[in-house]
Amino acid sequence: MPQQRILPYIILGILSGQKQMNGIQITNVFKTEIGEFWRSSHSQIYPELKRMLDDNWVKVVPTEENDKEIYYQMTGDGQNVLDEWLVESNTIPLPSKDLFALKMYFIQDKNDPRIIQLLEEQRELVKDNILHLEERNRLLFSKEETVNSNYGHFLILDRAIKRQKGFLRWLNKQIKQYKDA
Amino acid sequence: MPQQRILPYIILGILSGQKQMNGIQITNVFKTEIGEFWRSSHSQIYPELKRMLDDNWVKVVPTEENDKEIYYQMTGDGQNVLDEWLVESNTIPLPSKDLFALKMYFIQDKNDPRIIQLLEEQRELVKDNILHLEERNRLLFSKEETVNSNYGHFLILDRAIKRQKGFLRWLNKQIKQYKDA
DNA sequence: TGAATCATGTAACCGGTTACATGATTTT
DNA sequence: AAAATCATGTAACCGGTTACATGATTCA
Repeated sequence: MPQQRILPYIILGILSGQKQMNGIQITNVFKTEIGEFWRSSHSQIYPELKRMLDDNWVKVVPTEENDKEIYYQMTGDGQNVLDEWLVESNTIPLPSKDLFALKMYFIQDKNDPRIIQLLEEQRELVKDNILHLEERNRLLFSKEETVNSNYGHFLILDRAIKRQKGFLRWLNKQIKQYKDA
Repeated sequence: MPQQRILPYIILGILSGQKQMNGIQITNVFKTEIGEFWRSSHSQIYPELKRMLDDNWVKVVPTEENDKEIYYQMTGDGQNVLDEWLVESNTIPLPSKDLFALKMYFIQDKNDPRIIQLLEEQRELVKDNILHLEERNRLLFSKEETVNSNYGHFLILDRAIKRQKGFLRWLNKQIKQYKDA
């Protein structure tokens, strides 16, 4: 069997809450908000919206003859599909394309200088990423009410920050150990 | 430009250290050792080996007319390509297909019971994964000398375990907070 | 008015998975 | 001898990216 398609569920998630959006707006959500967790581009989204329209997961909402722009809204069917998906069981995700781990794997010798090189490069990347994530957190969740009305988003951003901070601590420890030897 | 192909480098990494292996053996490395970090199947690996042969990254080593089985070995060119790749700069990896994060993102309301459901399900998955990783660690790195001669592998396995333990602590904290409220 | 951006769409291509196929060797 | 596994390979398909294309609107 082919592997589970995720994109339509994400689009439903984006549309949830009575929102009506056109293709570009949905695309932009991937560029900003949701881009931290998933990627997609307009050339994938437009055909997907057509398919969802056929399946009656979304409907086109008429606008005052603006033409050209097509606004979509989730249907009742779509809401049901989304609700079912949200409570489906998950599995541990497949490994992500992590070149740091992969390269490290191939360096056998403990004294190979490329180990410390990889560790230090990764440290810079992770530091930058932490700054980025904390900036997002400040931007989005400074106010308590935003936290409470976007709690899932808040939680996973919090998790992402803690994860990278844990990674940074680990990197620092390994680097220190290396320097001391 | 098309995105960077990684598979040939991984195959070089697997062949590094004078090893000579056939397609099945390389495929099996993906099923066991390296499967924690990358996936590939034989239908991808055989054509890739052909291409690498054309590029002179690997060569066929003659066996005593066993026929059928084709053993490959890395060439000097291949070693150079691998060495260059290992010191190339990385970037933060694209988001992995993490359904936990994704679903969580779409649950807005702090009091939605699906939040605690997601957290608790994920806790079970992470617990199982930690057991699996620790078993791997015991199996592979009980002896000090194995650690020193596969240090990169040891490091990333260690990191994977610490990462999941951090995740588990975070999940427990969120769940507790939820139950207390 | 020309340039930039908006909004939608299609085409080409690529990496990767699943399924199909086929002789050779090993096991029962 | 039949069944299972080994070893290699091809075909079909699919999700996703990049590039191409095109009218409409907005901006300089």
